[in-house]
Amino acid sequence: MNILIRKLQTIGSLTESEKAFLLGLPSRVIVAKKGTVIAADGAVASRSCLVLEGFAHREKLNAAGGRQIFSFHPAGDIPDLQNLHLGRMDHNLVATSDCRVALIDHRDLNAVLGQSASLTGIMWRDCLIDAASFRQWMLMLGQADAETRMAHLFCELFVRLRVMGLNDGLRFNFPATQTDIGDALGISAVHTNRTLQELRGEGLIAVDRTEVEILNWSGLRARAMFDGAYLHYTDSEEA
Amino acid sequence: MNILIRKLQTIGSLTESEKAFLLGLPSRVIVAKKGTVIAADGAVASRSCLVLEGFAHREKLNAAGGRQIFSFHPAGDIPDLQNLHLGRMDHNLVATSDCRVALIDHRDLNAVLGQSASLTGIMWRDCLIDAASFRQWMLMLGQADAETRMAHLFCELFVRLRVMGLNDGLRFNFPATQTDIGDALGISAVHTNRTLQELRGEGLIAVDRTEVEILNWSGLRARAMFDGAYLHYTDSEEA
DNA sequence: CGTTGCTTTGAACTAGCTCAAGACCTGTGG
DNA sequence: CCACAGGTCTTGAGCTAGTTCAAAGCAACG
Repeated sequence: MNILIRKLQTIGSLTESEKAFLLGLPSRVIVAKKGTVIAADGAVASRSCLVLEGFAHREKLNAAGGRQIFSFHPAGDIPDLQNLHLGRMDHNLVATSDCRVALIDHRDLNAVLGQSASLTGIMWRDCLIDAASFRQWMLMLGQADAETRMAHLFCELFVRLRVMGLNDGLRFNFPATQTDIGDALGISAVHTNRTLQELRGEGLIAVDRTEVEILNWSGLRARAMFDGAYLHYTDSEEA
Repeated sequence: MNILIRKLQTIGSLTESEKAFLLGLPSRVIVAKKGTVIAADGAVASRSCLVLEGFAHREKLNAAGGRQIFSFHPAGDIPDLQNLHLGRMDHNLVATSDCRVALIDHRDLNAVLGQSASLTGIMWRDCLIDAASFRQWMLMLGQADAETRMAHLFCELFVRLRVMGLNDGLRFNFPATQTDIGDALGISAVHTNRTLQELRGEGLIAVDRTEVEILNWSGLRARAMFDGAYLHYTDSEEA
């Protein structure tokens, strides 16, 4: 649960007793192979998943066969925390890479939240930041061209990984395929490939399989028109 | 506050004492002229707005001058409820038409929520449904063509208004301009006009200024591939 | 060392854009 | 009661970002 504590401390402050509550949260760790649906659209959910290792993503399929990826989730995220008050999935939670996940029962989580209104507020805040990211992404999907969107995705990933200490300088691991990236950006896999080449050609990023390296951070930010205020970190320097 | 009670009862159940708490919530009513920014991007917010009459919408502008509308809010909605735990706006809340709005201080709201964990859960749930709508909208923006998106927008509006009793049979008032609709759908105003004509031509809807009439509900649903499960109404028949 | 999944390239096509102009409302002041 | 102004809607026409289809290259893995 240390990774969860680290995550929550990026968006709020925890007292020692709140940390102790979280450390005492019962959970069961499972391993999900790449591509596994961890929580399926339509399923009733009585627990939520804390990502411990690897990446998960959330996606929804439409009747016409299209797939939209909403968000990518590294260690520390609880991508389906919303189930605590929705109870039924309205999209899929999928393992982007092989990953380790801790399952937390809502009964146990509610017991902990009942002990601290402040902790409840931080968890609620986490859900609200999730929604804020969706809004930012809607802005990109609706108003920005493919290259801007892609640059923005890499900016957001980098900032979120860095605040959690999951980066390696300007490098980080991102196990999504180009098809995945395209489905997040709302563009075809072919165009994803060409757009990636543009960013490479401008010397902004380098990608080698699942390793991403940012070659020109300020250039990438400018290309993406990235402003991380929507991530609502307590320490606004982070964005 | 009766309209708020009506709204919350569509997504959860309230006890008599919870209703009494809500009825006792202090608030100040203001009138906002069409186009007024009720809460501005970047502003620190210590209160939230309950729409009483008319429509509001949330939007964000990007550096390139693009505007994305995220959602439209009829009476009963608290479009900026997220400020309760975010504290700073990351987008604009704007009056779509002239409207009446009740301002609720977070101090007062927190005092009420402190009295009932169940009411807290329902408010939290409201924020989560907001996020679920964003996800559905991302799916549309990323994967559906203009006509499908527009049909979906009208389906969602109709269902949300109907559950609140704000419809008039298959007719309802929707005061957005075609430019507004275009900025919600992520298409140009010109294409909005042509797409609207397609829906009219297929006999699905009729629009006269701000009055919308659904001429063929099942046809419109089918055209939009609409499934309202993401709205998470307690009474799943509503969607 | 072949299979499988992922990436890259070419080329024809199309949904939606931009620009530009005209039509149509509705409120306002003379 | 008219005229004008400003916002909104509608239409035409050329253009472009991104699509689809199809095939080839490449890397990892059993």
